[in-house]
Amino acid sequence: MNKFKRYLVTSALPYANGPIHIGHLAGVYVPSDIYARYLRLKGADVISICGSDEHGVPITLKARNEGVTPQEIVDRYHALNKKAFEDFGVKFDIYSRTSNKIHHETASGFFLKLYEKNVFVEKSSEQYYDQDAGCFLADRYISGTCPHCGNENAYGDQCEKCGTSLSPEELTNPRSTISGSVPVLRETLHWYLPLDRYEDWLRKWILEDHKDWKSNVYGQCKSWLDQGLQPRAVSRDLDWGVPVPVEKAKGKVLYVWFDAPIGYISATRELTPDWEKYWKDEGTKMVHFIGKDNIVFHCIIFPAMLKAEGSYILPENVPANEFLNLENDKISTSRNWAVWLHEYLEDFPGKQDVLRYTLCSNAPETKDNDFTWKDFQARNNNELVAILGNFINRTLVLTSNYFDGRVPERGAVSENDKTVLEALPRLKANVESAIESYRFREALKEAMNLARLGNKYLADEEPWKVIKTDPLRVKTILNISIQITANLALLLEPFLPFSMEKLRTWLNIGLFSWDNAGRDNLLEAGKTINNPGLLFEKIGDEEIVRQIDKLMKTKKTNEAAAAKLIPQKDMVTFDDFTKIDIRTATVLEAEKVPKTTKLLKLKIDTGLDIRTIVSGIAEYYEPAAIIGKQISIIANLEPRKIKGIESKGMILMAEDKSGKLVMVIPESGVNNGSAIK
RNA sequence: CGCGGAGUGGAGCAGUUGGUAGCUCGUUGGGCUCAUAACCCAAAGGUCGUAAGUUCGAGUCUUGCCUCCGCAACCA
Repeated sequence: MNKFKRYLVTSALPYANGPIHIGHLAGVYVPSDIYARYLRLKGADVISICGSDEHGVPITLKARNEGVTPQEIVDRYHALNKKAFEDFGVKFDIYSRTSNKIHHETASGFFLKLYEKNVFVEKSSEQYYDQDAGCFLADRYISGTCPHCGNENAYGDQCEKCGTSLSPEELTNPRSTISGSVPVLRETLHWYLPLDRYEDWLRKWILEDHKDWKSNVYGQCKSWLDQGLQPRAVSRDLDWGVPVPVEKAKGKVLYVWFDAPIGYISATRELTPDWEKYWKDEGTKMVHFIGKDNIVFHCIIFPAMLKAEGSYILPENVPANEFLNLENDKISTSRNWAVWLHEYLEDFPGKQDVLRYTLCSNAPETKDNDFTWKDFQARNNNELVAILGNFINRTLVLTSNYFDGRVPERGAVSENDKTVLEALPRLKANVESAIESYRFREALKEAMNLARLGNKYLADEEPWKVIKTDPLRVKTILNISIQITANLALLLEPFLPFSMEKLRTWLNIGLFSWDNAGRDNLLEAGKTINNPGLLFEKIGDEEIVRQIDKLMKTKKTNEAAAAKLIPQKDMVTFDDFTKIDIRTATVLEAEKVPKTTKLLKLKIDTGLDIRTIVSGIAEYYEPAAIIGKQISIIANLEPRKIKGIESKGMILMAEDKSGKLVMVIPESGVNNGSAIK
């Protein structure tokens, strides 16, 4: 029935320049943990692999900013994240790191093998070098003037203003964003993985053989393949990373995207001497859990690497999730807009399962989703407490009250009893098939349906009434309720491991293997069950308010930081100044430019003439509200066509602390065309 | 016209090969009292982003348009 003998589950290696947040969890680690726990329960041969991704430029920059070594940075976050995962119950068989010796060996060995097979293309090129910082510059660390639109802050790979993609050499006045100095071109040698040579193979492997992949994953791959693949450099000029293991590559390291996925292999080697059985035997099912930003690396580049090497198996599936937002705003490490796992664990001790539940039932499986504290509270209070916890509590309390905590015998079963008992294997099958097709939200819902069924069963049978007339019948009712509870303990184990462990101690049972789920005799009559406590507790408004306040504070801090001033520009002569014609004018007409979000077309009276100016202020000003206003303009700015409209001049604006643009206007009425000096 | 994903009752989601629009939460009314004011029942609430087309019949297929998100500053 299943052709796979064992499973290799990988979870994207979190980048060790910050703590883990709920976005990481919902996208990758909660699903992968559920999957791995489910497989372990089935008794499958499974290993779950993860670790810190510790190389790459951003970590060196963070180290530079803080005045410490890169190693200190990664040590800090590796320790923090490893512990947070453990405390949260995300159970990896190994949580390794790419700065390990074994990883360096594995990654260079992998490179060498490809090198010896002549897979790489060697190419020397000129790249910008920052003499002050003493390093070559990645495209995105170079800024300069865009040759197309004149934007002075275009990046080396693209101009954000006009959208053209660029290469660093095209920029005029290039600057290093690291030191601010002017970079120079230097010759450098690099190795390229010729992805183009694997295009046909990838096309077949993904587009024909893996039509079962999630639509977001499949679509993204198709898009890449249709655009045609380009060779990609696998080496970088950097001193932090895995050294390129060939003679003429002194001072070069493997590019982080090349070395990071090899981290899965290194971690497996570190875990077990039997690692090859997981990586090289066709009987292994490999599944990569990642976020959508990682699709191309795990579906195209890494498979191409493995294929080129030749002895490795390929992933069977890559169930990438979309992104989770937080309170209607994009989660961002740099803006501190996140719920950090290590802080959650401190703020909500013992409530790991509540977060696991919320993140799973609201997981961004098909599209981006939003996490709100209010929803978190509602899921806890209305679902975990009211449905699941309550049903279990009812059952255990009734058993304790009527039968002294012993599982009563089941007598003759009624029609209704039969229907309920038959639901057990059905729900088990539903949960199972949902998990196996990576629909964890649905799987959790199906498992919860068992608790819903339980509540309905109790309400239908009313044992608290029947006890007065027919105590024997109550024995059957509670026996069945207890079997439901025992099934819940098993079905929910992959999702809520902490609570289910607690429940098992109350029921006085060990951990059954998954295949026992669906049975209606998990607990034998006569068995003693313990006095129950509460499985979940309500979360009050004040706790939620505290969390929301915390986020509001972050927002304020960010606004303050955004108000940071840019340094004074270079001196200009008085002559230069007098060249700029700044004057006052009055807005006569204003209308939105169609099909744009930001642009307003204004007709203004400059005193000299009536002219048109297009300005990017539509997000801040209603057209009607600014008619008649007196404003300041630069009158002699070179005219430019914006969206097909010729704009003659520019309106002077300043920014407030939220980043909103406000007009610079005369304090009291002045003549139109009066020069500002 | 860059490429991809998504737009379904107040919120979050299902809707498999086209055939009477479902689920969870919330809301309203009723019931119950074993249970953490929890549980059960019932009801209200959707012209499935929009316009057109194919069809006996479209949320489901085709095309145009609109909106949101990502690919492209760190980041799942």
